[in-house]
Amino acid sequence: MSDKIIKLKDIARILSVSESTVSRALRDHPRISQATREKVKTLAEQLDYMPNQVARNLQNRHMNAIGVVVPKLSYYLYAQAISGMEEVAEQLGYNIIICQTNESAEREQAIVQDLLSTRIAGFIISLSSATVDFEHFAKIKRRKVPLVFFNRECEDIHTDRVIIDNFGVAQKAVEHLIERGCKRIAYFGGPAEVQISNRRLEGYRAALTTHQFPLIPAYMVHTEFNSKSAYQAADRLLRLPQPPDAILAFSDQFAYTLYQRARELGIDIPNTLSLIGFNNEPATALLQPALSTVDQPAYAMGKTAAEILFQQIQRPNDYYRAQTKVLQSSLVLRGSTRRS
Amino acid sequence: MSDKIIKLKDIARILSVSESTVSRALRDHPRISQATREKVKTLAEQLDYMPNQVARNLQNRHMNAIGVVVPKLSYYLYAQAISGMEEVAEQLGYNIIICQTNESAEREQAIVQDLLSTRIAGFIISLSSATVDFEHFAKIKRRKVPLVFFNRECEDIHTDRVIIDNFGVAQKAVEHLIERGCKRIAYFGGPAEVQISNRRLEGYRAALTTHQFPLIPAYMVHTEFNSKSAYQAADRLLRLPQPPDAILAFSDQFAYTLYQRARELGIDIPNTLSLIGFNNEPATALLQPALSTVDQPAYAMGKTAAEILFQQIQRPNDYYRAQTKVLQSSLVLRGSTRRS
DNA sequence: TTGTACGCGTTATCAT
DNA sequence: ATGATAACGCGTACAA
Repeated sequence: MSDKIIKLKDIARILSVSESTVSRALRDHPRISQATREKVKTLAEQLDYMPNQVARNLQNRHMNAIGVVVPKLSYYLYAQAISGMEEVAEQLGYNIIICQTNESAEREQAIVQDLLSTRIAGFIISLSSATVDFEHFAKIKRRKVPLVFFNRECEDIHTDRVIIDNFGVAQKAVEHLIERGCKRIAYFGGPAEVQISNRRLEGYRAALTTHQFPLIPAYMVHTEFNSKSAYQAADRLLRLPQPPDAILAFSDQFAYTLYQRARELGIDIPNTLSLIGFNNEPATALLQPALSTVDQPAYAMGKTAAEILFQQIQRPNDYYRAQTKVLQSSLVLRGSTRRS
Repeated sequence: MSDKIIKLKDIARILSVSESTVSRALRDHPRISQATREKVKTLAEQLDYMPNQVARNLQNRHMNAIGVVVPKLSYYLYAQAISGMEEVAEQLGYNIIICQTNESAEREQAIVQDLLSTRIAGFIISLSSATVDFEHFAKIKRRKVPLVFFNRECEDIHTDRVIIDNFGVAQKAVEHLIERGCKRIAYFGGPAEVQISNRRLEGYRAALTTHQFPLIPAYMVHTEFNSKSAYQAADRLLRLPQPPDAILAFSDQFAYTLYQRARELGIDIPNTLSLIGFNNEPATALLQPALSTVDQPAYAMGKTAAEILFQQIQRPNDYYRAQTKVLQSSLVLRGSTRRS
């Protein structure tokens, strides 16, 4: 085994054929004789030839990779969703370049800029919570680079998106709490700029309004995505003069914080406080009582987003109408919501 | 804003200078006049020029990206470690291509092959549990592509690695259990091929031997990385005629399964069964009783691996001795280990 | 079926 | 300080 990198030229020289012939033989081009094809392939195998994808990509005009931009990999939903994308990308021979924004708008812009420069084949993006300016997304569209939003999207940009029915499932969750006899229901949400959090808030409000419950500002909490901020907000909410008897949390992580503070304050779950989270993380089933939560189709969301993206990639000049796919999520009821 | 992609040539034509001049100006080459440099940069800015990284990479001979190959993104440790790598890669202007093997050896080989073809600048790899043949790693080294193993490594390959002291910390954990008076201590490990699991097993054995405890085969469990297999193994272990009174689990996830089965069997934690996990996942603190666990420096491991990799990348012809960095992990004691 | 010549966008080398 | 030319490795018209 030599350590020199073999290229098309080497194979061509050895077999005394042209580079084009070798190129065609390796890629099963129709106009090539069976004989030379095998001859070339055999030698390529022997020499452990590997096509230089960079060179190929240069004249393809784009990389055989897609860029995935998410807030944080350690959020359970994104790790799952990325697995779904990989399933699709792998079959088509594409790599996935994953970038975390860490909820920073500046970082998001820099990443988009960089991936555009890398001539990525397409983007799958879930917005950072801090993103308020959308010029970098507009630039992607201007360059006609395929773009699909998922989970956290951006209404101002005309492109495909894959989301869940945040409004509907939050509404359903709150209605469930109402049926179980809860009277003072709170929503423990994310930062005020995060659209999916606000959609859930709207679902919450709709449910309350429908059942003629009052909308109490102190029961509509916004908090940052870090445990310190969440802990303080939980403390404030649970020590209200009139504390809630049920809480719909934006995420399981927030629900964990609420569990913790409730325990410290001696509040009994579910008898004096019912709790519902979001994401159905593995540990939710192990808490005592087990946490009721919303199961999100994270894997399917990633897979669908990738499928739609590759539709865009494979027919670039097709005039298409941007589609919005809404996937179903479902309520998983466990011990943290009271029985009746 | 036009939608045409601007290239060096366009800028050169407009300013009536050569492409080389533009290229130099944009990259702050020393031999360029201040005046033209600014002229070029200003126009580039106006036209929203973005250098084509693919073309650059073609003559760099490699991509400005590193390949990260891990078993599963949803394992907490890997999501954390990747954040550490990103911190380093970002500063150097490198992207990260992340690939999951899903614990499949075939997948791992295919990924390595593909990333080599993509002319990746270097690899950071954590082995799949099924990997027994190392030819694909040897090929990386033969091609002189930088390679760093982390967490799960491969002794047969001479290269850098970043690991934790699995032997030592497992030994320490078992000794702690012995001090607390546990008499029948078991190890609940991963698949028999996984090196880090076996290292922990050795640490376990060393601790028992030192304290003249018997080594009982039924107390040394191997199980696959899926909840079904883990559940069955947990059931078998806990329903032994002489069940253990303490278990060191390979991971928090395994510990969760042991919690669950113990509860179902009415086994009290920690009074009749002490439990220690590995990873210090966020939910461990919330279980009742809270799970004692080994905190691993996952972020630091990723960061260190990336730093070492870039050392290799930046001086490719340096003759260097492969180094092994061992990071410290620590025991976090909580309610799941009995008090005395 | 095969070969020739050129292009992909940029950088390096060697002139000037 | 700037320009001309040849790489980088491969694919693709077009020609033969």
